[in-house]
Amino acid sequence: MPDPIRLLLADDHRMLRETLKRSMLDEGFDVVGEASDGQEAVDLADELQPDVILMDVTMPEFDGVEATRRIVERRPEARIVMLTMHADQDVIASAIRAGASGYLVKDCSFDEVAATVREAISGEVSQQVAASMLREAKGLADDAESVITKREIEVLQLIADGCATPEVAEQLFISQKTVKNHLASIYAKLDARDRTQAVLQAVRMGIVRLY
Amino acid sequence: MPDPIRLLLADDHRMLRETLKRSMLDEGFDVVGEASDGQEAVDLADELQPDVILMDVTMPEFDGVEATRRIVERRPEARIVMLTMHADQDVIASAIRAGASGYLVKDCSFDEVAATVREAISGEVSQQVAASMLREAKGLADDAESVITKREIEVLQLIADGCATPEVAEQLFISQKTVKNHLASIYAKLDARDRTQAVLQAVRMGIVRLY
DNA sequence: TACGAATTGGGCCGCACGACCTATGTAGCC
DNA sequence: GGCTACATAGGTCGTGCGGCCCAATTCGTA
Repeated sequence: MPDPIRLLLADDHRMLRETLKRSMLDEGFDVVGEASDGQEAVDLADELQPDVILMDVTMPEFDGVEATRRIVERRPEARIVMLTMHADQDVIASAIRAGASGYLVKDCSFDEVAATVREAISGEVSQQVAASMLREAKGLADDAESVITKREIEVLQLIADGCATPEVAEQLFISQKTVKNHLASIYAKLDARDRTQAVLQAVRMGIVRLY
Repeated sequence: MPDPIRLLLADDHRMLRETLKRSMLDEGFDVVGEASDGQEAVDLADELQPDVILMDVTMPEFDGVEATRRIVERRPEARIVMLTMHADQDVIASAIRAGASGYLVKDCSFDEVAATVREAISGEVSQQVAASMLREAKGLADDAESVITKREIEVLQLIADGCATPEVAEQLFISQKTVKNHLASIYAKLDARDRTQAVLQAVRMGIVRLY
């Protein structure tokens, strides 16, 4: 029998982390660590050098996509499988661009999780990921256009936190006009027509957190 | 050794359902069924007569609180432990009024899950639930006020789905003015000042779904 | 160096939105 | 029969919001 695959789990919900850990151990994987936010995931990935990282998109500090970016930057050979609530095309594309090796929706079966982790090691990519990469290759502007900038994320997060335009402006030390400009840009990128839709889409994509 | 506790799991995410099932089986519980939406939970509760139901608040068809209400209506002796993402006071209160025996945030440990299920059987209630009941007993209007009506939920869901006021009115065959009246009522109940905050709060509370 | 992208701002316009008040019909309930 | 809650709808008023124009600065990078 070969050495067991060394896993790092990153998800902000302890219940899922613990039950997933038990199941993965059952399946013969070696769960070497658990992270509950993006920062911790990056730190532990550095320290433990796991074979595969199972990472949720939605996490505190910074999200799974950003964590993936930082981990891959230091260790391009790292294998990262992303987890999300919703099968969002933009998130899949972002995850792949960040360097993820696989992608799973939380509605999938546990067997799929185990299979995808093994595929990540062997270099194969799941159908979902392949399909998405194809779409990306075809050059669907949909995603090249939808690169939400850091500043735009800050604006979205503040609005999700309950701020109106003047308060967002105050918090970021910019004029209300600039906030509105950022919002207009966000609407175009997220295909939203108002702040409500923009924030909901951002929540679905995991680029904004709901406290 | 006494008979194992017969469990029904209700959560719309297959991954959590399956990993939780494995862990509960490990712990000596007998998982007799799984439901992925509110309707299925009610049906299976009827059919399988489980000792305890572990039920997520956020589910398709109708949410966990409504499912709890319907189950308890037919079988007042049913023991139901609610699961949610966020520790929202209103949701806890609603769940208890609906007849839940316990309450767990998804950030809790697996041991807490097992313990709460056992407590649900023995009739004890968790500290969280007790604290909430105390608050309710103290008569914090906060919650008597915040009974969102069916119509209000319909309005909220349509807005979450991307409808603007005229579209909500059209969908529900009412005037725009009535929609705005419902919204005003919702703002007061959810302590929100605009539709964005109202929808986000509704998502947190699990009374509205994010597709 | 020159180009594009990000970030910052301005002005203008029209409408949607939220606050506040009133009112009617229809239920359910004591 | 009254009481309360819900759903329905109207009006008015101010302003927040989004659409659409434009422009300056600072970057990284091609």
